Amino acid sequence: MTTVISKATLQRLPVYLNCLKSAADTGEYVSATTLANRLGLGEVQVRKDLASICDAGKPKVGYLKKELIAVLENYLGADMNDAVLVGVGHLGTALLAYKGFEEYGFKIVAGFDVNPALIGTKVAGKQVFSVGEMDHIIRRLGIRIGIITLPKEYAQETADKLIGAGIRAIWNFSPAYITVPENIVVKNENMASSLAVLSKQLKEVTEAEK
Amino acid sequence: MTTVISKATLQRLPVYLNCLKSAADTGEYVSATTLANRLGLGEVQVRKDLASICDAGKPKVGYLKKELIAVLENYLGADMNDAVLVGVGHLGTALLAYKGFEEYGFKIVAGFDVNPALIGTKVAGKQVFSVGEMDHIIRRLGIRIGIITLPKEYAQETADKLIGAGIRAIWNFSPAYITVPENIVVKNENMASSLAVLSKQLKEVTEAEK
DNA sequence: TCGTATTCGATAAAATTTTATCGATAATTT
DNA sequence: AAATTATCGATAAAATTTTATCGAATACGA
Repeated sequence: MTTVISKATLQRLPVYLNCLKSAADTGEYVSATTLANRLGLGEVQVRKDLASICDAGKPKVGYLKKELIAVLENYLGADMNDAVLVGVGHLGTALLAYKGFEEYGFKIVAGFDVNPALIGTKVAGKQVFSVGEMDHIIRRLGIRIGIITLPKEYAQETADKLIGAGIRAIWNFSPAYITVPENIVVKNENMASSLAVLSKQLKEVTEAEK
Repeated sequence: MTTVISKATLQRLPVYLNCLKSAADTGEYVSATTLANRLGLGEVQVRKDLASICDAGKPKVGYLKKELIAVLENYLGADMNDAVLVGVGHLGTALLAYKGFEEYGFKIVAGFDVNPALIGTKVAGKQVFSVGEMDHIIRRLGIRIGIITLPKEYAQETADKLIGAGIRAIWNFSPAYITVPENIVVKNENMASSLAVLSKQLKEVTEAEK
């Protein structure tokens, strides 16, 4: 089954995979109903999402868990990409150490920083290089994804350097809005947006109780 | 203007605020067109979003920047909330130190950890307490939001403790899916989902070039 | 073996979100 | 002063996403 996969669905696929992998249940099969309950989603939605990447559901029992995991891994891993990270501060270190990525076919291969105390060391098993080496290392390895975990003052200039070195997609954790050429993909990670939603939901729930 | 504000709009409001605050432009007014271009959004969308919380746009020039910022701050800050964070590792530290939150009326007031080396110290100016003190501190301060930045093994038990202490909303950065009573709000922050979207976009752009 | 319960997949309906269009208005230019 | 231009706000259309419904298929228990 190879339908067009919507953005909303795409965001949920890693969630399904994670849920399947981390669930301690022993059954050979797993149903959309089960997944839906576990994740707090609609069962039809789950079924529809899964239908977009596989077609192995069996009535009454659901999906063969092993196969479903394989299909999800294959789909998500198909976009296997290596990335570099700039800014080995706390957030940068947290990301370098984050184990979840590799499960989804994603790997941060190196970090860059200006701090001499960090350069040459390994953080979470990943080598940290000087920012001055960024260009040639990215070129040599053919990396296409760059992660920015720097204070916002440095975000734009770093983005420019990354793009100059051949980076095609930037995952920006700084609150700066960076300007890039048309053909470069940027995803801004805005903590405050997430929080606004949480806060709003809390308010709604609280008010509903009155 | 007090329309119903959609979830999608709500997520963009902090983005507008951030953009307004960080932009180095000097003008007294700012137009939806300008914001849209800067953020890569549709101008009608921006206008519609803004219309849901204010009604001060002037033709030809746009919105009074100062007023727009005030309105946004007021709206977002209206849900002012204090939070505690459990798990003062790298990610936890990064969040404790993140300055962006306070701009949106949000404040992490304390951290909790089990590491004796951390307990009693301050991280980014925030006191770190023992997890054993969690219950009474949360109760005493009447905190309603808890942030979990722990390995997934501890996520569920921590969530239970937080809820027991009176927490009503949980922002979960661990990849575990936690089960909570109906009236508790949970927001799972899934890095892999963000990444999947970025990766997919990159793929699309790359393919479009062929 | 047969009936029942559960789940799937597909289709259709509803809801939400984004995008387009257009008249009105205020600043700017001629 | 009049024409032009940029922008707003509102309404309507289009697109997307979610939710509901229903027949078909399969396992399980009587």
